[in-house]
Amino acid sequence: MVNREHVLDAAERAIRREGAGVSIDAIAHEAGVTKPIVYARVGKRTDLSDALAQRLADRLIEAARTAIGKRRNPRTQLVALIQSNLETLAEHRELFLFVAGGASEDMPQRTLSLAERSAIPLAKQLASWRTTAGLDPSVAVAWSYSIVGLLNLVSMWWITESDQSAEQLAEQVTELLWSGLSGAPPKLPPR
Amino acid sequence: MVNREHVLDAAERAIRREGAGVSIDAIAHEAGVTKPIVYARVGKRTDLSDALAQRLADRLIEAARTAIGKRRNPRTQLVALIQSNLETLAEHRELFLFVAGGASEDMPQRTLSLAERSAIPLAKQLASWRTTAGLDPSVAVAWSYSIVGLLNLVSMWWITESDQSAEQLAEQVTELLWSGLSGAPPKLPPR
DNA sequence: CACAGTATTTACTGTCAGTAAGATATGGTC
DNA sequence: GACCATATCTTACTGACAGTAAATACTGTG
Repeated sequence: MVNREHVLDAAERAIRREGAGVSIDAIAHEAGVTKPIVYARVGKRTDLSDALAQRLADRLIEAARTAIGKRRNPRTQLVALIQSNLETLAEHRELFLFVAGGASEDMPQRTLSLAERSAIPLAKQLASWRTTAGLDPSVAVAWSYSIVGLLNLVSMWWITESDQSAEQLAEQVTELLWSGLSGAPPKLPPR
Repeated sequence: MVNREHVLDAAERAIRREGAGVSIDAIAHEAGVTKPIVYARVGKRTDLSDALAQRLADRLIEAARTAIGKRRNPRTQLVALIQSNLETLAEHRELFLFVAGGASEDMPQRTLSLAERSAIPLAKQLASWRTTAGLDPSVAVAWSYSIVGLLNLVSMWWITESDQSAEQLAEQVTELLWSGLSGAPPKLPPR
């Protein structure tokens, strides 16, 4: 039986093999069916992208949960979160590019699709932590999109252009997210 | 005379009118020429995207310079930088989507194209500030991509889904970038 | 005016997303 | 087992578009 999950699995394999520009025909072939079956199961290309974005977001969250799991120091937990994000996206490089890259039409839904599937759960956590800490939780959504956007671009850059280790990069990014810029400039001169 | 700049101007108008999915034919028509002229002047779609990414990055940098210009307090300067980024990208919404969205092939070059044209100049500044402050400048590149990624996604989200004011959002994001997360969680529980 | 060289357009190719219409299988009914 | 109804799959098509090659108009020069 060729159900929706089967097609999505095949799509992931096809993307891994042929890259983000893979055709629907290639995905159908990988699934052992023909194109209209793919359309019947998952809809058009943007729907496929959404479904795979959800899968990727789930993996990111699961990886983060596992990585954080044992740690107790909050800053160390942040390092682990960032590093797991880097490594998970590197592992699913082509899938990441597929869901992030989408077509020029139906932007910005493509870019936001993956982002909000990570950002919305993160926002819930952040809001809850801040409430517990007696802090204003209203920044949670903005901060979540901030963190997700940061992680997405840093990961993209690291995957393709940087050669430093995930550990070192995670430590650097943690330093920014944990302590902020306030320590850095004596005075920000005009650029 | 129909030179390269003329074609790029026309491309911007066509993108503003028809959105990020605009065809090369439409751009050629807007420029008052035919398609092969566009190809002769600017190359293929990815080259066009690169050229327009450079223009957009230049505008972002210029707007930031102007916004920062008068301020003297570093934190206030950061608020101004973020707000000018939000407003500039909102003003050039479709152009932003065009250069950010690219095709699924030649990813991740498309996403990185706009980003690095903003991040590389920013990294130079950051490195110089930190050196002046007696701090380690080696984080500059990673921090620049971090900040640019953060701004890109927050802007995308704000443009399409958020209804709060640019001022308020800029203040929230500044709080994160300036002071970091360290104040927030009493202890990060496992997610 | 003829001609060489260049700029420009027309017209084509190949690819691909998405779909409609036709073919084939499935299963129930007498 | 013959027949029909319904669901499922495939073939074959349409339309749009990126990119290019071949044909055409235009320019100055002897």
